[in-house]
Amino acid sequence: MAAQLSPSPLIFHHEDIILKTQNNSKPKTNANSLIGSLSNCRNVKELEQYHAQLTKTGICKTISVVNKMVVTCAEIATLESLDYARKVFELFAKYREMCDFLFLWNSLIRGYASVGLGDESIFLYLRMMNEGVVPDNFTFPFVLSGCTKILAFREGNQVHGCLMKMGFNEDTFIQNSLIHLYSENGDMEAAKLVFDGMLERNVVSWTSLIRGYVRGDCERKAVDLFFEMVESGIRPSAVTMTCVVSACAKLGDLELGERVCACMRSCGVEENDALVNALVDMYMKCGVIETAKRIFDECTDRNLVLYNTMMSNYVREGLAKEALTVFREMLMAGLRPDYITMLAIVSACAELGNLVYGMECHGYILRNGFNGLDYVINAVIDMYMKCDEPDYACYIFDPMVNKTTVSWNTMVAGFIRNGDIEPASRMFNLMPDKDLVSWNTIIGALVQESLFEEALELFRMMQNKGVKGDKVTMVSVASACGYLGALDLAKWVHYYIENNEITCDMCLSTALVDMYARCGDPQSSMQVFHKMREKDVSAWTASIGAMAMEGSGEKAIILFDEMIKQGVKPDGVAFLGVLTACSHSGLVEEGQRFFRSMKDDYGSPPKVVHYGCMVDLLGRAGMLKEAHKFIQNMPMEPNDVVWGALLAACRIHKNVELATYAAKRVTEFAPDRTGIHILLSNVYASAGKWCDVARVRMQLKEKGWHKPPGSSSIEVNGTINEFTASDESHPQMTHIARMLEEMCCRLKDAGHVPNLSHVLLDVDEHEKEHALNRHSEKLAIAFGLISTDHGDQIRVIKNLRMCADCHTFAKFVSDTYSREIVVRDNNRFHFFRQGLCSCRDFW
DNA sequence: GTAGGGTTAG
Repeated sequence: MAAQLSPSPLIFHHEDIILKTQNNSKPKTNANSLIGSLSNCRNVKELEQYHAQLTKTGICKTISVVNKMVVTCAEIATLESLDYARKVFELFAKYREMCDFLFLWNSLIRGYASVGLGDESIFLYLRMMNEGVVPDNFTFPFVLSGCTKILAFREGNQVHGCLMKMGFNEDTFIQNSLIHLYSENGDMEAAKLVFDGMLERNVVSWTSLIRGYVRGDCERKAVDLFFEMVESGIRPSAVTMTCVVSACAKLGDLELGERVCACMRSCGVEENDALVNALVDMYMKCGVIETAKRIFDECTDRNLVLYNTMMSNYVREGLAKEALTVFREMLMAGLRPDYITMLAIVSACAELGNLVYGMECHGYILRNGFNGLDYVINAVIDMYMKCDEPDYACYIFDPMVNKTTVSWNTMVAGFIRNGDIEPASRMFNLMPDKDLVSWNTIIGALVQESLFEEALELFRMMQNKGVKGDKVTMVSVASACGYLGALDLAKWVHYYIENNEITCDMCLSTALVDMYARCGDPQSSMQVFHKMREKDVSAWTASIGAMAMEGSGEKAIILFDEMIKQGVKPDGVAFLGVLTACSHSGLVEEGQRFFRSMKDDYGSPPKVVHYGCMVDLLGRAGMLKEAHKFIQNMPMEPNDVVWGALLAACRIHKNVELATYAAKRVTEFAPDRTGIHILLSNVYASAGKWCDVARVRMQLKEKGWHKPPGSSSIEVNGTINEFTASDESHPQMTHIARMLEEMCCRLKDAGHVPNLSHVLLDVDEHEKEHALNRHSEKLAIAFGLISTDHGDQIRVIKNLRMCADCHTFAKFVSDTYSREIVVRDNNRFHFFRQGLCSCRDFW
């Protein structure tokens, strides 16, 4: 609404007007030029000065002056000037027959629309109709623009109806305004309908439609339309370019952006502030920071928006320090930060964990009244959370009356980041409206905490509430699926993504590659990988990991070399993948080559995890002495993982002495690692040193530790059946036991001899054999044989390493029963086919 | 006359 009219020196008395009109005196030439100068005024103050001069000439109150005053005020279009114009207008309303009154109505409606006071535009339009003033073809674009600005689409529709009745529906300007109206309302069908029905289209018609598609996230369509427009011979304006360039920014498609820019240059479009800003934004969002920076630096008169663009993008890119540098430059240039500046700078502080600077920003926000804007205050909450001050965050959040979903999400995400899952899930349950981000946050957190089944449960709950997942959701879901090794579910996830048109970006594709690999389906994994349009180092690493898990060291190496050939620089994680692959396949020399290449060719010296991997590689291959020496020559302190790798190798190669030493070292670094003691007791047990086994077990018992039970699970018809050793609880246990007995007989006939050395009980042979036959993976395989069809794979997930006997057992089963068996243990897969295993008995 | 730039949480 128009603000209260302030007292003004310009007072018109209607007596004067009547007097002057009656006199009908011709203004003098110099007075005419003064009236003309009125339209050059830039603000109310200048208007008043001219008016003072006009007063001296004695013609200040003629109709032409009044007309000029109102129109100029409307054109200046500030709240102040509009107040002024309105006041003059209302005074004149009583004498409307004496001047071109429609012109004044139009000017005011236009003025209000241009400052965003759309409700005033609509109000004046309605009043004018009410008073019987007939609108013309100028009135409608103005009032429609007013409707669009305040998103008054219902009113806009009514105006559309009215102008149709009055026969204005073939006016290009009016149709342009209608396209804009429908575009802003997201109704592209209606916008397109108007566009298609136009007899004449100008650059604004095209631009409005293009802009609509950009707003509606149909950026490609927008760019296609742009090229179509140029093709049809219409020259783009700076406004058109601003829209198209921002479409390219949203897509992050540099190649397309460059094509658009080339087209812009060949059309000779003159740049303006908004266009330069859009260009800087595009280069930033396409990751070409140098180019953006160059344009920014070359720009001589940078405005606030341009500074904000640079700062926001720097923060988004994780370059908080650079954002602060630009901020200082901006202050030096004498510009006053607005709330968007503060959003960027508060986020920068959050990123840097700079509490002091962050609090200073908070102060500035309070002093300038930006704290009423939920955008800003949410960013402040986020900043306090990221600066590890949850109490400050709560202090703002708790009394907030305008908590939005984003406020809640910020709090939940903050707690999760700080590792406080309990308050996070409490807040999640408390929040009144959960949106996609809320669900993604909590599901992601559960996956991070390895609570995979809980994560999937929440995903189901989310769907039941009618919230559709997006690519972020699916990354978490795929990851959960992979860790659970649930292949049927994994296939469903892939299907869900394709059927719901979820854009499979690099991140999600990589998650799928990893998911299939962990579910023991390397073919599907590689299929997804090969379909990827672009592959970054993470994508390559996932595929290398897939081959490592499959046990195809050679294929992993081929992939690694191919990655380098394609110019993708391997990072520490990629090297870890290829070293693991070498280790799993016993490719000692190749592993050593990669290890050396890290420092020599890529300048990234191996970290302690890589050393651990090398110890594993040497140790598995039976080179225990070399592995030990390798540890002794490490440039950094070996940790529990490194010694643990040696210990594991000692178990495989039954070196009790070195195992004892390694276990001692491990305990020094990680006194709480239960697994190590169990590993050690396994070494003693396999060497028949039962006294030592008992001693270690006793120590564990005294400290209240217990061995995690070995467990195997198998998914049948979407249900996950879990077995632990000697577990009798399964409803079909009698069948399973009978099946196991039959299997043992048939395998014995086929030549299988139970390997009792891995039974860790100091009991007689018969009992040992019974215990051995009740290992969880055997139960799962037996259950798989009776509950799946003959041609089906039997897929078992085990939480620990497979024991040697179960491994041989599975090989025999695959041959005797002609079944493929896939077992995933704690770090790799075994594919059993026709009596052989993919690991070639090396694991 | 009608069209345009920078915006928090996963």
